[in-house]
Amino acid sequence: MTSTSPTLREQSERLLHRLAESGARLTPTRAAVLRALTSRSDGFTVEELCGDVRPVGRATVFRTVRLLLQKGLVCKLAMGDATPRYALSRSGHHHHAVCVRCGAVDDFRGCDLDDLVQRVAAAAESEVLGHRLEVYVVCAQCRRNDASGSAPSTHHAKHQKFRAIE
Amino acid sequence: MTSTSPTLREQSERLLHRLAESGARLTPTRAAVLRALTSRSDGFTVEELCGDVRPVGRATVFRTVRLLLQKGLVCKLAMGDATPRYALSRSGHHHHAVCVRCGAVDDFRGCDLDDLVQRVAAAAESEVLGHRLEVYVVCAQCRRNDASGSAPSTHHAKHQKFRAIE
DNA sequence: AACGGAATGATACCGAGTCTCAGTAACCAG
DNA sequence: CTGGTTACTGAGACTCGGTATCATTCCGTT
Repeated sequence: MTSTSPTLREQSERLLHRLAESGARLTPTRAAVLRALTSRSDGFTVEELCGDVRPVGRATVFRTVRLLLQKGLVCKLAMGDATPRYALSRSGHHHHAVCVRCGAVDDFRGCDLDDLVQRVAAAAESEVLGHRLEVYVVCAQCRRNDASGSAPSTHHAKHQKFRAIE
Repeated sequence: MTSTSPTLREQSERLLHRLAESGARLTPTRAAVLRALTSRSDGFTVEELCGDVRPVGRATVFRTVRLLLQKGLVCKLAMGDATPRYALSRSGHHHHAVCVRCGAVDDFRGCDLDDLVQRVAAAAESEVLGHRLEVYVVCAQCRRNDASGSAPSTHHAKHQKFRAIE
């Protein structure tokens, strides 16, 4: 972790400035959390993040994630009954395809979805406040790994896979 | 609660038999939980259920709900960050519109959704394992109540409304 | 440099859900 | 009916994600 790729540097610095703009203070601790966060391309658990930024306190990591959540810079994946994961939020309204093997998160926009949602609401004479769609998948990388013997190879997929779905 | 509507009786008895078919034992405790469950038309929290079937132990209520969940007779609503709710599962694959005011749950089938999901998966060369869609609404009844002053009227909406969404 | 409010960390706490373990009670022989 | 196997039950301890508290630190402004 001595030389960080410039793109990640930039990315975490952008986030830091987005926070600053909204009145939050620029602290080394926050910078560290943001760096850890951006260097994980996947969905991550807070506990994993804590591991990355030790010795930053657990409470602080949770607070930082909550802050980012409130600013809409990060979003939370419910993951059925498994440990909730978080992911950088690259855009406005979107949904997620999560790999249940490695935790990789793929964003997508569900334009058609809004139609469906509105129809459902109309049928029930209800007012829509929001919706959430999560798709659980095995990603291309993990499928390849599955196919070629049991080697977990260079792909992420730390210690434990998490059980799926509803 | 002295005279239960026959439909509810039947319903809870059907559930009981579905359980029995799959090897579970028919106990008075389970019957009580199932009766409580069916007499709540809405999404409910386990804690609410516990209140209804006192003095049945909390662990047992959780165990029963888990059992029903495994048999697919009940489904779990993630509810963003609020307390998770459960609802009778009337059918096969479906989704939920949950009223964030009163907890009423409306099932619907998202046929169009499967298309979308498959397209997303194909684009990412991923294998789909499942998906989950939740729509958060204010239901017709609650909208009416909102409109006509503050009277909560005959509608359910116990003590607390729960905060919403992502 | 000094001040005020925000950020931090340790730790206690909360709430949903599970595990353990001893006691009890369904079901299935016989 | 009687007994035995095995599942179910309840109390309570425990796990785990997340929050509240509170004393201390330190950012940013003056």
